[in-house]
Amino acid sequence: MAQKPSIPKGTRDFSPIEVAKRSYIINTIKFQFVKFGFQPIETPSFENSDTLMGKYGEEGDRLIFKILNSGDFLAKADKDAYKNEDSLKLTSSISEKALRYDLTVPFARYVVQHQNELEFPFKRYQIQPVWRADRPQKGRFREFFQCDADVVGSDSLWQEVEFVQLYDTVFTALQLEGVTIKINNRKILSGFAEVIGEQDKLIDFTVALDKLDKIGEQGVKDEMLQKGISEEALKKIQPIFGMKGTFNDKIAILHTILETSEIGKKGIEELQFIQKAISEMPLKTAVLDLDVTLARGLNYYTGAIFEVAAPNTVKMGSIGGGGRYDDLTGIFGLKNMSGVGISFGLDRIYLVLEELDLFPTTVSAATKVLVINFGEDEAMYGLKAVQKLREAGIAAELYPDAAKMKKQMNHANKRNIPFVILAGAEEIKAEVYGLKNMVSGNQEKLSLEDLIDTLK
RNA sequence: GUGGUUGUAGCUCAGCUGGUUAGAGUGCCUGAUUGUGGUUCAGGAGGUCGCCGGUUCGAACCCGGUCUUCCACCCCA
Repeated sequence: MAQKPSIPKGTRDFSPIEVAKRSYIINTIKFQFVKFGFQPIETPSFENSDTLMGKYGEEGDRLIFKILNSGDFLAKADKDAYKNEDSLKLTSSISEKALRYDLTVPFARYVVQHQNELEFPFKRYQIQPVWRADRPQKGRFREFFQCDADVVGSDSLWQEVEFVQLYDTVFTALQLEGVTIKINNRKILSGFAEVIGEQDKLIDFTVALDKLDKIGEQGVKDEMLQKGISEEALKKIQPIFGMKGTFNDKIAILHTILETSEIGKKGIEELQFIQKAISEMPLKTAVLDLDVTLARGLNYYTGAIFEVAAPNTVKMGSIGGGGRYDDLTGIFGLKNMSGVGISFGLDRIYLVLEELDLFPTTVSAATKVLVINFGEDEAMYGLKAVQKLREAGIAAELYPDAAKMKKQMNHANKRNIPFVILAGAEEIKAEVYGLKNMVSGNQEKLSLEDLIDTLK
């Protein structure tokens, strides 16, 4: 081989142990999704470009992987666009399909397409890979898994309450303690824009505000001024920058800022509803925190906005996010269908669990017992035991070659197989099996029945 | 998409201001030990120095391009 083969930037291979650990996370999440009443669906890895394009903002469009048309795609290409070096226009003429960018938009498409078959409110979960043509960084890949749970067809704030509980339940089950579930509400942000009279600059305003913990108060103000927001406006919302204390303390501050804004007051009400419910049913390990600077997914969120931060001992971007979108299916022609959902970032949760050493040791164990191969007769005798063990639900295997004992024992060690069976002429004659515990080194001779009982 | 950074044995990394045959640890193979592994000891295999080109008498080292890694921005799980 002249050149070592490789995989594309931002993608990864997964070894057996990595797959085992990922499965552990997925199974934990899936188990809780089911307990909360969500049903699984799957959608294609690629969609028609029209379904995805324009749904994630300009930045999002850039990050969508486009699939080149098959066949003689140049024949149908937009010649003018090519001549004018108009990449955007050319792309739409040579690419009709694109890889899934998230699970929410395909879900909206699914709901609209299957609306007559669905029973509402419809609660679905979906665990599948998504692709983004982003530049990779730590915890940021071009192919990664999202684990989404969404409800459509209900305006009820009890859904938001349940999603907070779902986050708490999953991270508790993963033994990842101390995550912060940050919550905000789009109506609060709209209220801010309203009281300063800059409704049309809502996006610029919130994008700048979102950077508070990163660039600081002055940095945020500089960026707002640069976007054309007045000094006077900044004075009105000054209390935002000093927001500290408990959830209720922050609510009190919001009341003073937003007293003239109807939509802002509606946002406060919604936050209080969720807070009250959670205070009556306390979370197990997570903390619910009001963060008015949180401004994600503004292209479609209309109510609650969620983001989950890993324990602050770990340097990692958000490990989950979500929110309420009153009209997501509207873009596909189905009006008045409110949805709310959350997402778990599998790949980032993996990195966090790895860093905090939180994977259970049982995750790595696969085969429980290896039969040492001493030759043809012994292998036959051993394989008979293997068959019985497997019937009893115990993962067992026979070393295929009559290799040196040292090599076979080493093989068991390297694969973390906790037991080996040693059965030679002597054991065959006595109709027993020598079972050796590879950790303690203890060894005993057992009948087939006792062997199965011991390994069960 | 913008700016920076990284790449040497399977893995983790040394390698002087460019100088002859590129090293260590670990892992791997063999033996001490032909039915008892993890320890120890001895021996051995393994590298077009990411790739392509340039400068030079001479390049792992300097220059350009490209791929990759990680980081900051943008954005985001």
